[in-house]
Amino acid sequence: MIGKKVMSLLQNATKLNQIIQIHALIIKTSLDGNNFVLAKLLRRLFACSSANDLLYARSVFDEIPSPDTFIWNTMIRAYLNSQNPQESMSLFFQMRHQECIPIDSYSLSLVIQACGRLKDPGNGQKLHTQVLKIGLGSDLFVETALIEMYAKFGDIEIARNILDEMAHPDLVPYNVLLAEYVRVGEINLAHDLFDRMPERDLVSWNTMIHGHASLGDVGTAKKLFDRTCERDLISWSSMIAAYAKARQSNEALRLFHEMQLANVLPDKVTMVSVLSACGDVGALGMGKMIHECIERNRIEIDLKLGTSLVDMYAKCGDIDNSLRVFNGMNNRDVFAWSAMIMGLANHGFGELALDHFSKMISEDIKPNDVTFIGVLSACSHIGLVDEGWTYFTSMSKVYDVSPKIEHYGCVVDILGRAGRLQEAMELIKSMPFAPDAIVWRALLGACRIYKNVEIAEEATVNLLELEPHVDGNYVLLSNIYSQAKEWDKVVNVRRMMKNINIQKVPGSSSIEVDNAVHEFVAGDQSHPESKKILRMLSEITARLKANGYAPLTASVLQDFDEKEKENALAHHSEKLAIAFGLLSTAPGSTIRIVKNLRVCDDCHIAIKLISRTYKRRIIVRDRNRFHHFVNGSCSCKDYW
DNA sequence: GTAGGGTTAG
Repeated sequence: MIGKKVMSLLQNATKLNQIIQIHALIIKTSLDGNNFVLAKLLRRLFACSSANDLLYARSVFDEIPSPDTFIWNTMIRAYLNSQNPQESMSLFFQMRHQECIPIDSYSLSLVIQACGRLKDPGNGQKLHTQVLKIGLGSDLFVETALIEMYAKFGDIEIARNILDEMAHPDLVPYNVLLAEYVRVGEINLAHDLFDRMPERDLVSWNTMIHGHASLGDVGTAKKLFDRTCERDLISWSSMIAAYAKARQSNEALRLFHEMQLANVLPDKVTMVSVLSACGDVGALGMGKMIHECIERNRIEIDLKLGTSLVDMYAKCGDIDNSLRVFNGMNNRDVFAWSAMIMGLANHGFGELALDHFSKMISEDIKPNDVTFIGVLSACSHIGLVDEGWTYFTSMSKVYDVSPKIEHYGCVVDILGRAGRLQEAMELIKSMPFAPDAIVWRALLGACRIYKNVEIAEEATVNLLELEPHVDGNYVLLSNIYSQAKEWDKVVNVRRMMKNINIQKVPGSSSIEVDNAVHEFVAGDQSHPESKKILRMLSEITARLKANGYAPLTASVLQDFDEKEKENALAHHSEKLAIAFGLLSTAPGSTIRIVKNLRVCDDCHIAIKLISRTYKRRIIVRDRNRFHHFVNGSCSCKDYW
């Protein structure tokens, strides 16, 4: 009677604390010898709880006086599902030591899976032999587990043979092998198998979508996605993740919208990809909406979701919320720390970024190469040369992380920004990597700050050899010449660009107002409120001029007269976006702009003045970093 | 028992 009541209570329990109460009731009513009830309790526990609560389940398990095979298997599977195959295996061996508990084929299939995930061929082969000896060689679950195990060992041929020789395979072993082909990047073998499967279910289709996406082939992934007659949460999530990973972020967001129209509810895995797309395009409003949705639905913020929130807020210019989410996370791994350090560095909060690095080390989290990119960027953005060197040399000496070209790039940037151009050049020549365009451009950028034409020319020769068709490289060089008033050389650069037919990447700036993103390119008149915006812009220019602003016409590359140059500067995309922002947001509120290229010198000067004249905090994300313009000055201290 | 998610130089 009581047993029945407890079973029904368990059936309806959805929260961990409910289950804990029911557990107390079980003990009180002496039902704790009833393995049937206890197995139900454990299963509900796993269904309702997160991996962190596995400890509680384990304590329940440890208290069970005489657990049967079913209960052992339930516990072994729980560890397997929570990415702890080591504990699964060790429980299996404990179970085997107790002779009164029979091991069934399911126990074996679980431990075989654990061997695969642990890459333990020693035990794996022993188990395979044992399975054959006791005549379980043609058990469906065992064979499926063997396929997964051998594939994980890298013996995918053996896995394939097992599948081929199975008498009555269902879809699962096919899907397992399919996923393994995808995991090792064998998309052609996956396709062969997919084509000759007796039938395909959603798992098969979703695996193929992910398979193409993971190789960067979003086109084929989308074709498969469009061909599926039925789509579930995982199909949508896979496709959204594919776009997010390929940095086709607007497409990812569009598909997310479509998913909602199709009435498919997103889960935390979907949210991670959507947040990463938001971060990429700087869609703060959308990102915030997702965050609210997570809180409203009490979705657990795990490491990956937490990291993507931290990253999204930082990339959308809202470093306060980024820090808030980071501080609220209950544990943080190297990804979470690196995202936070990187975010702080990009916002120019170098000291805080380095504090976070120290804290990470004191919490025994081992930094990786990405962490050091954040640390070195932090040093470079605030001009810490000696500290930068110390971190750089500590990478391999103290933390066993070997520097990559990215790290040398950061150090070149650190030296260059500090004006130590000759040392930067020497480092480029002595580093154990062939210098890439990014390294040379970093040096060239430093030459622009320090007006060093000589080193600029040497950097340019190398840069143009690697990237002859990137307009930004010529723009940088031309700016250096015009600063040095070497006008004939400016003309020469212009001629070079004309001769080899440079493709110009148009500068564009976007601003989000009321959850809608408005994008502007230079001279843009396509916005519905274009007339108002242009009127606002001339008012802004007039007010700035009254405050001493003189347009930097020398940095205009086109062959215009003075008036035309001034006009071109005045209609740069960031100025249009800011004019629109001033018109359409509340007085005193922060204006956030996302630009695809770097801000030009003239715009940087103008935005500083706008922040003072119009009493607005203006946060601009450019290609490299954030600029916080407040009351006439910029957080980058004109050091960018 | 099988499928989807996070940090990366300028």
